[in-house]
Amino acid sequence: MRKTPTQARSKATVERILAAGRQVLVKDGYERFSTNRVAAAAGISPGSLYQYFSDKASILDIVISRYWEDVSERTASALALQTSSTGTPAIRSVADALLAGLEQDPTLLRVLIEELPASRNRDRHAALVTRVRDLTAAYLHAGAVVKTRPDAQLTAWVLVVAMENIALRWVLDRPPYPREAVLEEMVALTAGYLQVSGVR
Amino acid sequence: MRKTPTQARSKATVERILAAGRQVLVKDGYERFSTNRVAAAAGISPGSLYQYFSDKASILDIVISRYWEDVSERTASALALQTSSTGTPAIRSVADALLAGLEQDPTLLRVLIEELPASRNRDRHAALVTRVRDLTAAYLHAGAVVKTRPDAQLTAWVLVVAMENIALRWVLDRPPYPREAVLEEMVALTAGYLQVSGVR
DNA sequence: GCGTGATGCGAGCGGGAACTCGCTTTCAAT
DNA sequence: ATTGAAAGCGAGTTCCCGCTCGCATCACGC
Repeated sequence: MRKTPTQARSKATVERILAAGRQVLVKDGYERFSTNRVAAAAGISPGSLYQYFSDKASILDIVISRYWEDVSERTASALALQTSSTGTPAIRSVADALLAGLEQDPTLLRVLIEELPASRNRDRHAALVTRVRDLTAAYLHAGAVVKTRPDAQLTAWVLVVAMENIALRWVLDRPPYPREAVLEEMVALTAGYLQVSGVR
Repeated sequence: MRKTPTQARSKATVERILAAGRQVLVKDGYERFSTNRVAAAAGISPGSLYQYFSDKASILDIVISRYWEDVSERTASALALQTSSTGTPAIRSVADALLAGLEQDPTLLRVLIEELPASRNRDRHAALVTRVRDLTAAYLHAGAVVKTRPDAQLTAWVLVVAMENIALRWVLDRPPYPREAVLEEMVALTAGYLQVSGVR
């Protein structure tokens, strides 16, 4: 951020730039994400853009951050509602929250995951994973589940990697399986792994 | 491919270019993967490079293809050795093959996964996934496992996504879990899901 | 050993994109 | 109304990169 906008007009401009950045990403793709194009989409001149952003990357960074924070927030809040429940219903709601979070804005998600270098998402994405993993580890540690695996950290890591990628690939690749069925498989996978009864 | 090399000298040049491309990717990263740089690394002139490759992408494509074909080959051949076994030993060997395949060349893997847009890997990667998934589905269908899940296709899809990403993240992120432990978790995850006995 | 196609060269062209700078317009406080 | 700062402008600068083209060199068949 080069200059902090003080007047209402410039604050709106910054938001227009960020909205335009998002729009260019979705509509034109990452390859065509150029500062001139973003400025044009925002209806401003390139020079104005550089009044507030130091470079192209900083615009992109903010767009990415906002997206992942949004996903993270939705997922975590869905999880927070479920701290009391146990067994397969709890697992199901976690899986549901993950799916819902990623389903929120699939077009932007597709660009971020498929077109950007993964390293661009790395930090924000890691933050999300850590957040979910810690909640999961706490849940496991609270003894809500019989202790079937030796290392709770490792177990949480395995679960989160598996769940997240199943949800991610389902949203992005649209395989011919209904949402409900995938959700059930996610529950079954987790429940089987943790030896939670009442799976089927 | 613009011209097919006939003399031994030019065949060597093509290989030098591909080797240089690989080297530039690993040492300088995808961002700096330029044709001039590849030519310099290969010890030839930019013009010579375009004698045999139509554009920059075609060089990269071949480097990527060769990598994934290598991984695919290693993984599939490890799997082929195991068609007779059943139960957890079979699962373990599949997981081991996946890990081994990805461990083969982690530095190039890192560049391909972290720095390239995922869409660049998409086709080759999908080929690998399909190959493994079909083997898995056949295995499931052969009744080597009790039929615990309703849809064998879906089950195979879930398993492959989960296993592949656990292996991938373990190789790339180097979390502080020993290989053996992760392997056991992969086995436990699968065995629990499929209700295979003798897990622990 | 000669000629012809194959191979190799490397300066340079064309273009696009990030970013700048001198200028104008707008705002708000007095 | 005045004025100084904030906001906005957009042609232009600079740089890099993909790719070409005219020419030199090499190697194999005769």
